[in-house]
Amino acid sequence: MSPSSRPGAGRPTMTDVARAARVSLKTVSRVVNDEASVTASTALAVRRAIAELGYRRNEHARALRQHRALGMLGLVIKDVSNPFYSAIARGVEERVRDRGFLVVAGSSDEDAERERALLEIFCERRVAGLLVVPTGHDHSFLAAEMAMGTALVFIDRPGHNIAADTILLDNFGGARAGVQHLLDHGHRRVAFVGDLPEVFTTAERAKGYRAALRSAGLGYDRGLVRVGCHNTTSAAEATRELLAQPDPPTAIFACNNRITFGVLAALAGMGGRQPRPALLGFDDFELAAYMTPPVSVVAYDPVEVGRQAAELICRQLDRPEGRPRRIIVPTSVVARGSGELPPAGTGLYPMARAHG
Amino acid sequence: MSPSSRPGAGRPTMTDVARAARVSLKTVSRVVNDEASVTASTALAVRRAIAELGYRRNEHARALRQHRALGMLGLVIKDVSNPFYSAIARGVEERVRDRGFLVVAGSSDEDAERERALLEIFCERRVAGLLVVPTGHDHSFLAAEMAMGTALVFIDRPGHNIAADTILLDNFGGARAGVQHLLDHGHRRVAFVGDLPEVFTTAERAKGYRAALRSAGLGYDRGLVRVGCHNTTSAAEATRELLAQPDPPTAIFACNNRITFGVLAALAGMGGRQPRPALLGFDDFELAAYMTPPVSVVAYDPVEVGRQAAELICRQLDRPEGRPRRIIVPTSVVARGSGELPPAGTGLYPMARAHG
DNA sequence: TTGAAAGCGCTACCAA
DNA sequence: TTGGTAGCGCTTTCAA
Repeated sequence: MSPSSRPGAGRPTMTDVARAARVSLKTVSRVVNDEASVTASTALAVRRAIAELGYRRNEHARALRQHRALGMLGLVIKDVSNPFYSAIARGVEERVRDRGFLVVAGSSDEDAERERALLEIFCERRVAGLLVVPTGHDHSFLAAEMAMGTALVFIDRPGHNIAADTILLDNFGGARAGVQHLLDHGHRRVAFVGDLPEVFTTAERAKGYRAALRSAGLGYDRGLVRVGCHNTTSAAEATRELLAQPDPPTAIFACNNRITFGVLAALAGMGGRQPRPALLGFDDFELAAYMTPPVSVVAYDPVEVGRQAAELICRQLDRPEGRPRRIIVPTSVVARGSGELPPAGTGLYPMARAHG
Repeated sequence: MSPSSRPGAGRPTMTDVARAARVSLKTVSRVVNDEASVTASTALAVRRAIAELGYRRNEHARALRQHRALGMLGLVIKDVSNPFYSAIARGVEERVRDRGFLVVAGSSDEDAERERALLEIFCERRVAGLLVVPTGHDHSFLAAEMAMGTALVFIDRPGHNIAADTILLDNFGGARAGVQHLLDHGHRRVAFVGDLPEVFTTAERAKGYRAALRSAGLGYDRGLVRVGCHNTTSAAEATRELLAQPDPPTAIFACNNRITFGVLAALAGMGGRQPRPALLGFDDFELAAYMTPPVSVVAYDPVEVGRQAAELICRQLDRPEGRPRRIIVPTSVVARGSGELPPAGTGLYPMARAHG
């Protein structure tokens, strides 16, 4: 008794189906692949056998034989559970669903080693494409993969030492417009609270911040800048420090959603003991409109970022030739209230005032 | 020239490495798999060739030969970008990382057809285990897969027509405790805003709501119940309707995070035109503490839900025998302010009052 | 310590 | 319309 005919041991193969339907292996293959040249009665017998045995085609064997990567995309993001990144994952999934691609996502947690390990694993699994929010500072090891046909797209930050399609936000322009918005509302002491300064987006947004100050003829006051906040807690701490200064800022520009949440935490903790600073955050978030006051932000669509990244991957897969593209996703300032608070600070939020 | 020796065409195989290192295929295999019986010098030569050619083991061929599923888990959730579900994904990823499992996640969007399609695809890819937040009402088609060794765990809702490990929240107890909390603060007219009533969690939470009312000697007032809200917008609409009634509720129990956001939207839209109802939501969310007033919730740890689901999968993979387990994750009421507002309603939130 | 040959489940190619 | 045979890249088994 051959192994594949033992009932219950292992899954049925095409050979098993062939035996059950009393046809050849090749005929089963034809039925499974919907090839035309099979008699209706033969096909029926095969399908019956398939149903009876619970046969399911082995995609690994198939891919192996066809010399193609399995329909799988590897996505490396900072954290699968961070709404910004999971929105990207969603966009990618939507865009490649019709092509039959599955998305394997892994969290790098901003750890270059972990990132590389994930990418290596993805390559061993022969994914068709790699989508990476890069953390490490050398991606040259992916060049060989690309040469062998693996598609590669960097998202949100540029990769290093390798030419590949990249999709970025308009970090500089967005930050400059956001800070300009605060300046337009009369602020002259605008603080910048940011992530680690070596992160690409932080650096770009800091440049935008400085550019806005410069064009308003304002100097750069180091006392108003706090970077290195890698999480909500440290951002809250930085905010408290900023506001405890003798001459505190009247407005705060929060460099990303994590930072914005930290600032909100600090402000919630203060209660109404001092004039509330204006707040403008980079990255929109679902509850922004329902905060008190509603939070103004520099917004863009992260799902669209994912869709476009997937689009780039698909293009590479369809036409491997072509030089690397770079897409810049536009941002816009969404005024909701927190960014329009006046410098004086009445101590009342717009909504609270309505209640009084 | 054999296909595998054409430079640039296809990836190098073990055969290519063997040729380059002037050893046999099998020796390369030994080196790649860290088998002991290889001379140091031979191993060195092989490793050099591997590095030169950029060789990477093909995991598909490997899995095929070894008759094992590839180290991959399929996760079907409602929406990859919903924080609750992406937190589950994160928990799963964390727990199986050490075992070398990758997680492929797909969004069912609460569509039974899509769910089934995803599960079929996962099976064809021979995933080792399936984690499913079930939407459909018949999962008997997975029985054959389970019999062949695929692990299966249902998350958040029970599956149908099949016995499998399941991890659920204490929906009934959580909802009852939450509503009880509102009753304890003097409310007698507590509204229930919920998702589609046929969703398991909605039904269970509604039962908890009714149980709490019953034990307080309160009747069930249909005018205070709004179900069928499948998104934030419809929940906001339902909230507005509830509050526009002649005898409006003084407190609202929101059945899940989507609903809570809808209620918050409706309340934000009202401004301070009428007494603010107390609010208690099922599902915690990151900004809950920074809302005005801070939002009280029935909380639990969704990442832990993912971890435990993954734990169940691992157990099944290790010891296929054993009857289905069921885990109930406990919940707790987190009082932050919105659930402790008095029935009278002063029209001022606690924070706003501090400012006045 | 090393290698040759068979075969995993499937598809490509050629023959009937 | 059907079937046989070879072989994808790897591991297993057995022999040298």
